Amino acid sequence: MRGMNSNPASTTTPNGTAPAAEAASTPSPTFSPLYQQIKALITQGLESGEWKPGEIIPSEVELAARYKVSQGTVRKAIDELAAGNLLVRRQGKGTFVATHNEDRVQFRFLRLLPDDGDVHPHVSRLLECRRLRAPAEIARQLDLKPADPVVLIKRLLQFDGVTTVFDEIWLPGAVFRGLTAERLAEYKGPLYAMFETEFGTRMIRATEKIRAVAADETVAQFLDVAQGFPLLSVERVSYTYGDRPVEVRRGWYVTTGYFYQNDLS
Amino acid sequence: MRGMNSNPASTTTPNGTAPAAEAASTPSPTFSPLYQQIKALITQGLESGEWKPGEIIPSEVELAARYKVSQGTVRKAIDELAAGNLLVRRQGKGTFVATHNEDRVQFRFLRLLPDDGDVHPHVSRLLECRRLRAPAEIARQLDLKPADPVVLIKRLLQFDGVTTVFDEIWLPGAVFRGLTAERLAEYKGPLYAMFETEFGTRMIRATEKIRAVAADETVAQFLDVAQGFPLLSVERVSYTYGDRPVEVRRGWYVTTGYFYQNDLS
DNA sequence: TAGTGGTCTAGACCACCTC
DNA sequence: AGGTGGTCTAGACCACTAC
Repeated sequence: MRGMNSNPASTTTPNGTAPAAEAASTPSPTFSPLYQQIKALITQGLESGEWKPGEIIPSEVELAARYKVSQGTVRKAIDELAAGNLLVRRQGKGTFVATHNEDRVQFRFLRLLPDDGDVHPHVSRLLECRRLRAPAEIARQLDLKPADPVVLIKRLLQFDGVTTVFDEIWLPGAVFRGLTAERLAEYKGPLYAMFETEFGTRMIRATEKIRAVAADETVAQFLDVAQGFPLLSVERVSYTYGDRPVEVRRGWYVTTGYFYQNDLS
Repeated sequence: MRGMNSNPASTTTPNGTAPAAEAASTPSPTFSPLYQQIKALITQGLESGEWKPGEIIPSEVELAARYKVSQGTVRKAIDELAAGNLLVRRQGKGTFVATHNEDRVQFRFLRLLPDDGDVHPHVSRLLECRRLRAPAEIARQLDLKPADPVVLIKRLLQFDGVTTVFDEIWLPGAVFRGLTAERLAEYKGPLYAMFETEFGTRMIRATEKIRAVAADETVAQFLDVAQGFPLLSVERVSYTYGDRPVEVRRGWYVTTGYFYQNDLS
């Protein structure tokens, strides 16, 4: 697995038996470091379900042997995947596939905090869950064809008994086959945990567009505020492996007593 | 520089002449990796002004020699500093101290983007710059004593000719000695670039609390919107080396045609 | 051609966890 | 005791930039 780019068979390495990735590597001027290729191979294993969320992956030495590279190289690959929150390292134990389940830091995707730093667990109340044909804008954002089937979920979040968030969640129907109000109601825990365990779709990253808007009539009712009340509008697109968009979420947040926390660095 | 923690003088290393950091290291059960200590030493150099923003720092081999460690160790230290946006690596050239000046990505701290992705440079209009005694809340956030001197700047930002942001910026008076309306008016470029070059204070990271609020009378006037209009309220605290807070900024954003962009990962 | 950061290796040892 | 990730080293070579 050495010298895959632009050099004539290196001199001292007892090389041989190239792994599967060899086919994908080009001896062209485009240069891709070995650890990047290993990173891609490991990502394949994650995406294909070879290693599922919460499970342990093979040890560094084991992977090094499998891919015929040094431990340092798979280490660098894992480092980057861990930095991207795809893997979690635990010294003395092993490396694990990240999960939205036991991850006690679920506030990675819900950044609404109370003015006093106390941690109040929130309660979800399902309003609606139905299937329909994707509106043009949603189809565009989910990379679907217009009128492709989608699932629309509407719900409220209550913090400490106070209704604080109204969410409209759009999902591609093809991926979330069999998602019904009943199954949503049954499930305990965060939505993303359910998506991951029940539908094999793991949210990796998301982008949000945040605005201040006036509450319209329907949202005002749900959130129990006056029409025209200032709300935080959060429009999120979430992505899974391969940067494929798999969720559009439009949220309206009441930010009295709560704020959206962001860190710049 | 080897075996600084919990091990009896290693066997093969031709060691000697410990660097300054040795004093700070404890042979106690608390373990601190070598590269973390190197990282601290380099950070000292940045903080003390030995290497100024935009300048190049010594090469990896040079630093390795200076600190009596291997290149790999200083490499890991620099890696983390680069990840934290304190340093910038340029292959073939060297490693440079990050700066708010030439950094074409100044949108690291101003995340307001137009609905159409076009890039419109913004114009700043200074409203006021005066010195006063810190209100209790500001003093607390800036880690000052109440009534310590502070500088208060008020300004507007115009995007494409449209007034979009009203900012109140609070700075510790002791650090920003000699900051006047005149000097602010003269200076071209971002505020943080000025703070860095004129006052030797570099903003490293910041935290923001974001809310939707109704425009009060004075803000409404400045932003040319109706009283009660929904505005994005952004309360930022910025930190410099050593996580010392050096700025409190309260911004009101008009988010019609613009949005606050955030990435979750 | 020389210098810089970037990659890759092989091996030693340490800290942490489990059995 | 044995496994895992974490640190550190020394050395080779590659890619990029300058002169």
